[in-house]
Amino acid sequence: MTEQTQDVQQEHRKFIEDLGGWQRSHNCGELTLAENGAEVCLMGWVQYRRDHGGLIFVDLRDREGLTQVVFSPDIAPAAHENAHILRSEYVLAVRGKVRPRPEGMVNANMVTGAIEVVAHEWKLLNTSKTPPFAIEDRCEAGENLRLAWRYLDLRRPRMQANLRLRHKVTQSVRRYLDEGGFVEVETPVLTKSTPEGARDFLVPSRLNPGEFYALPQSPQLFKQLLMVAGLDRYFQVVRCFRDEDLRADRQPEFTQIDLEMSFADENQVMSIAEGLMARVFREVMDRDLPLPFPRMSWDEAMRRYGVDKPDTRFGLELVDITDIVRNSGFKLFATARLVKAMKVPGGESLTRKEIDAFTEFVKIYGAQGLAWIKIKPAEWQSPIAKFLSEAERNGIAQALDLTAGDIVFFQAGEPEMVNAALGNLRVHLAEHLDLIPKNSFNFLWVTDFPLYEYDQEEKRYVACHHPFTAPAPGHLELMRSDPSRAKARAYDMVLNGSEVGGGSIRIHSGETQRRMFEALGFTPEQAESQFGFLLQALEQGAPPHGGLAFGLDRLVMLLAGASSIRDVIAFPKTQKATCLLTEAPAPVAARQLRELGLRLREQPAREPEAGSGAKARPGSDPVQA
RNA sequence: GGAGCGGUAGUUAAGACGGUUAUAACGCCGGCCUGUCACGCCGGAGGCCGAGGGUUCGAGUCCCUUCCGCUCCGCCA
Repeated sequence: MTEQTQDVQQEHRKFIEDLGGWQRSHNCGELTLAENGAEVCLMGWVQYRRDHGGLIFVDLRDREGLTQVVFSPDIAPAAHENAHILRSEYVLAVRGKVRPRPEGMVNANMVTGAIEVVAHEWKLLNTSKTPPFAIEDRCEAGENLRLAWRYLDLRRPRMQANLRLRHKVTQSVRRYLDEGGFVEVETPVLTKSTPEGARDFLVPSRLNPGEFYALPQSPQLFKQLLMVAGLDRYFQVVRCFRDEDLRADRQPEFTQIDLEMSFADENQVMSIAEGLMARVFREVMDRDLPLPFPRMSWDEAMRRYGVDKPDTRFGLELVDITDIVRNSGFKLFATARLVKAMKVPGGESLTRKEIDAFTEFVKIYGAQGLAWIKIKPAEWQSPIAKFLSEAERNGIAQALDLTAGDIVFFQAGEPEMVNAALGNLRVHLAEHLDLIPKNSFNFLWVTDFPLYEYDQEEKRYVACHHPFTAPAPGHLELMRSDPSRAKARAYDMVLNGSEVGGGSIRIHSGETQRRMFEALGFTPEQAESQFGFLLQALEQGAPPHGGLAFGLDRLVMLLAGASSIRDVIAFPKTQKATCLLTEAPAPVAARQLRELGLRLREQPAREPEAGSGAKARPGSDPVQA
């Protein structure tokens, strides 16, 4: 802040008082004409100050809303005189009387707009430095500033609404699962690192030098052990950790609604999960969800949408035309393992510039280019139409039900690339053309996932879901003979094109679990050393069981209409997994490392700072001179 | 590991072809104002143009390096 600002605020601090027994009578969002004439006491922050010299208006804010407080020299001269010092975000307590606003002065945009509180006396509970950004929803401060001053960011009504929405969701979840006989059990945060899956966060052990705990990627094995223990139905709202790169919908620590049930098949698990969503939507969103949710096999999802989490709020489905162009003179099509087309009705009006942008878009997914055909009344306008025979053109027209005004996009090549490119282009186009209905929540189950996918880097099969997922009935032999064809008893819940939950029926036979590890390339000894406790447990009367986990952050993000899960997490991390508020991670003292039996191979980039002094945050003083 | 966008006053942005004193709005400080509500009017302060190096008579602008934020690919059983 400027010298002047600092002096002013410093001067004002002399007027700070204690609560002195004052108690709030109401919050700042509830007073209406019903309280007309009442003596009230409000406490909160100064949102806006409108000082007319004669009259002073202050909008007082707490988490419930805004109330206009009037300081008038005619009614309380002392209170009015002192109120000139008020500034943004000063904290006050106000005692006064509720009165209707004068004729024509009602503010219809405010819940409390019919009344105002005339201050009789007030206390300054605290001053505030000028905030680095305005505490209001329309404020568009950069994300780095918002994260560095997160507690101020969280003062904004929208962020408070997000956190309270999240609270309502978890409360609703707890009620529903409790009523369903699910027992909330806490599982360890310091646990064992396991191969497979994401990179672990590791925690060194002081008592066992050279050894490490891992933070759980999920409580998967513990919840299975709870089933073996006979808990029957378990749930947990639980923090999980994965040391992978971040995205708008991925944080290194995130929260799952984790549940598991014994003596249940996939239909029962899915039914419980649907009921849970219906309950949340009823209680939190005031909406009724039609049950059951539609189901779609993984094969069908990939075929029609190119992705395993299709957004079915709009059309633009993909059509496989590989067979139609198998013998085409157009070598790109004829030699490709997969050729798919996507029709955009009315897309003929897309400009060359737009198509070029889409071409750049699909290159992200490894596409070389993007073939297209505009269907004109008399002809096909396209760089590739001349390569297609009459029969091929007829075949394509029929397969896609083409009419004049359409545009068709093509992708040919390896199936993974073709599906990824067109599947993602499909969503991109829908956003570009505004085809996605607003305020619609489209749930869908994707089922019958492959049990394995081939990992090119490791040259082996890895579990598509996780290594504890049961194979589909009759697919036990395929685990050895042809892993690529084995299907899993796994299911994902998809909401508006986002995976919000996923689960499976688990392997509850030690023998099958051993066979799974074998298929993943583990020697029996490796399986024993890594997962011996699980194998043992499965041989001690493990009941059939299965479950599922919801990504709470992602779910709340969708309910809140937020574009990043950071907006529904109180203290999120940046894309580099740092916390701009606390400046974690940070170097530690040499002594701490010694105690843990650790030595750094390289000098730390920065030394640990002594004490807990001021942070070197950009603009430690909000209004820096 | 890779691709793209961004970093200029407290904030959000303009300035980009290299050329006077780097703009604007909001915010901040001071003054005036008794019905405002994102109050209004008048005046003022506020900048190492993310950092470092280079080219040049001259760099916010061109080149190189680097740091930070965001989006995405890979990765995320």
